[in-house]
Amino acid sequence: MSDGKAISTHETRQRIVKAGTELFRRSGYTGTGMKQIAEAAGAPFGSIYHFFPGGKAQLGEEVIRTSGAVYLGLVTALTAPYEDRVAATADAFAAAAGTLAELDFADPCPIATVAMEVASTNEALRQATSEVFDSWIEYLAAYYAQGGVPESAARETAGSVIALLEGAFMLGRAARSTEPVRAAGTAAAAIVRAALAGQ
Amino acid sequence: MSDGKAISTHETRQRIVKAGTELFRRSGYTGTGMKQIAEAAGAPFGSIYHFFPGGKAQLGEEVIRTSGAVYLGLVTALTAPYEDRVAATADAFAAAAGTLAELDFADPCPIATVAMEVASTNEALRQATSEVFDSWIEYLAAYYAQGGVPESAARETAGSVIALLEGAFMLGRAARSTEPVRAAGTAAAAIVRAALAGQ
DNA sequence: GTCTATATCTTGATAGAC
DNA sequence: GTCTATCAAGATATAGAC
Repeated sequence: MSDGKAISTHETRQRIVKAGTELFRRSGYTGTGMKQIAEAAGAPFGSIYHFFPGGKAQLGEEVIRTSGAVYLGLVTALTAPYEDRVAATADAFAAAAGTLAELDFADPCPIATVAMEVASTNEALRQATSEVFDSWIEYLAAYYAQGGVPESAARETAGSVIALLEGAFMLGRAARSTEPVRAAGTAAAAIVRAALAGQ
Repeated sequence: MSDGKAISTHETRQRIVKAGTELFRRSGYTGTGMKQIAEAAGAPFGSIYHFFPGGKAQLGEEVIRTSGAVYLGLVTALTAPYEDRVAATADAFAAAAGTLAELDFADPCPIATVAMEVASTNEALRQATSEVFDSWIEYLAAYYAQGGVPESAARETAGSVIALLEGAFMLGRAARSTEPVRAAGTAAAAIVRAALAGQ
């Protein structure tokens, strides 16, 4: 994305990326096989290596960056309409709780499980997840700053809200309950409120 | 633990559990091989199946429950001395940031990566992680309640603080930075402060 | 109980026919 | 470009000598 390189829109290729995204968020990176991805995509096994000569690592990186951009769009669409940053944050968490249940407790965040797996084992993929997280934090920081949070505190506030959401997804998946995400919504509102008050 | 069943204190067995704990927190459950664990434990491969006839799943479950109990002890020791719950929370996050760096950004939480991997793929292990998270939340909830947080809000507050910590570990590992954890400390203090004020 | 060798399966990846 | 067959290496797990 960052270098503006054109990405093929070939339909088979797109199905492979989509299948990879869905499987990675449920079974993780090491827990998902290339054959499994090919089957889920309805594509012959060889096609994966035709479109991704770099193999699993290349596919993994593209899944991370693509779904990261999609997710940024979702967060933007969900929060942008609100003038009240506290209400926007609380409602976003409520929506996230709904998504968690709809996915039958697969991870609503498409890169979280992979991020944990690769953080200490694959430098290229670790960097990709880091850049995606950063893009979300930067958007939210600007959003909060525009809403009245002091510039110096905006990034810390945004990072904490993202962390709270990711952690709540983790607890909610483990417990197969939306309760941790709903509770986190209350806490997120408190974080934003405190930041707006300048502590 | 919960059923009081005696656990062997055989030294080889202990080394296997310890090696599994260290490898799982860096490479995850599916990303770690049994041979790798045996080698790291300095134990012959066959010993793993001698002590864990249930194979990888049995070892995984014991690692989760054992390290969960150890971690509960750490959290207790870290927070119990404080009268001021806000200060206790802030200092615990500061300590966690230090641990993250000391581990060279392996996960300070020994079960988080595994929890994400197994949530949708292994029901027995998912339940084990859920019970461990719950034990932490229950301790913290009682701790906050005793410090003046209304009973009705104590569990939500505790869950949110744990979620915030876990999410901050995730972002910190991805970025190879302690900054997300330090920022989360400020936010966690705000959450506890708001709960003490009854919102 | 310790340790080695091996069975069986699955993985990521490649070669080559069509 | 599509698809199949196959590779070498890894996995989990087992058998059995000592």
